Amino acid sequence: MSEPNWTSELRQFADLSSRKSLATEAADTLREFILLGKLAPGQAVPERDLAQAFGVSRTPLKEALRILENEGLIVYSATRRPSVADPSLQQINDWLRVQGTLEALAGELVCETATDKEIAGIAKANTLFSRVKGTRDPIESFRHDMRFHTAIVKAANNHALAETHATYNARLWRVRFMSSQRVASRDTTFAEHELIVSALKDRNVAAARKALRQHLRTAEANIAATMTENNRD
Amino acid sequence: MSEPNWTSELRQFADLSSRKSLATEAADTLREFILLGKLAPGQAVPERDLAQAFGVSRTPLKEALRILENEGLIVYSATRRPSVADPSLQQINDWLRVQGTLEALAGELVCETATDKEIAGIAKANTLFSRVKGTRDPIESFRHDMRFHTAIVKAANNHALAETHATYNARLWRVRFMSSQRVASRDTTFAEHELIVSALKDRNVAAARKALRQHLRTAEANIAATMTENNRD
DNA sequence: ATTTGGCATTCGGCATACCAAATTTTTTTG
DNA sequence: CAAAAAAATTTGGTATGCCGAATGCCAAAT
Repeated sequence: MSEPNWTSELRQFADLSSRKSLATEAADTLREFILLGKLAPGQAVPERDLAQAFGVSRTPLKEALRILENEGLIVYSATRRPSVADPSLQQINDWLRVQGTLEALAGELVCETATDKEIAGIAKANTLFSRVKGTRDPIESFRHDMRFHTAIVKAANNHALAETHATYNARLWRVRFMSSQRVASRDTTFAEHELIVSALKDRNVAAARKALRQHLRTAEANIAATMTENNRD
Repeated sequence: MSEPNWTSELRQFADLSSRKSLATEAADTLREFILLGKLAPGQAVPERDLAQAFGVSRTPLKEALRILENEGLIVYSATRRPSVADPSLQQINDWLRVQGTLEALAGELVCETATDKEIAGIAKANTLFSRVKGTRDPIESFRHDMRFHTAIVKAANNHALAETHATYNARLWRVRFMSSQRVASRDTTFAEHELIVSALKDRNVAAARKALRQHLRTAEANIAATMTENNRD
């Protein structure tokens, strides 16, 4: 029953060195490849080929494909053949609508229950974003953008919400990243983030909803423009 | 490119008679068992035992467990041992909050884009519910209740939304079913459904949101009462 | 009586082999 | 030469065995 003081510290240390399974490792690597476009949308990804490429057997690799399937990055044909997802604009808008709603809920929960410290953390995430925006590695800049959104969801203190939001993030990562590289969008993004932050600081639910919704609309417009520029469907 | 008229019909037929994989069949059966409480929350479910019980090998059974894991019906311990989920009241409230938000979005989308026919279908689902409510098999009555909610989400015409909503439905099915058996709740449920229907018919987004939110609050209260009655955490 | 350490057993992760279905390639046929 | 048929090949689903890790049990120690 009694638990010595040092156990929690030890547990933390042990957590850091936790080994991942071959399946999750393969899933992580594959995800990276898909998001960075090293595997093209629509491309077939036979289990055997991938397994050989990773140097593992089909069993863990199949599991990796399953993981990426619920993230929406891998889709299965009617005859169960896996390929890299190639979502239509319609599909992406569906995803955006859901993600926007989830973030609106997060904003609401933050206003209701988050600590001032957590809200300060959100504000800081946007500061960090503004610092790297534009100048550096575009991927790093975009990662900071995403961190801002993730910080809001984390502060909402609803684990299921965070998980579901994460899967929508994964689906939308690639298209959002591509659209984030449109030069026009960077400063708008930062400004909209600031509006969100100030609404959260005021714990003004209505303002937060409105700001998050506006941010979603901007994202929709940017993505639609990016996709039509690249003459996709 | 040309596709004879009869192919779609044939495809439909093929779909109906399509054999499911052993994994999804096992998942379906297991889900039923869990939802009906034939497998108690918290109970360990070793792969080998289940595989033998189903008469299949561990490979498809492991897959079935994975399916139920993303539905939240199976959870894995830190050492990857699977057991039937036993969510806390806190956890359930988190889920309800997300599901409520998803349904609010569905209501909004229905107001914006659904056809009158689809809305009529929603209204009919509630009529069917009222017809069996109370008198018959409690499971059948509850199924009609769920169908009403599913009908709204379907009419929203956003596939991702429907999918995500379905997984939250699965997680919440058992606890919602148990709380639906509280006699007091049946008529309230029907009345609240009617409010939702009339808001949708008027395509009044604000009213729909309000009605769906109220319905969620009622559910929260009923579930909390049910769980404390059964002296759970 | 309680705790500790070793040991047998259980359990999940992974590799491999086989099969049936699906796909591609080749051959046949009109 | 084009369309259809058949053979060959690719591919995912499933069963099985092995291995290391986790668990439970019991005897020895405190």
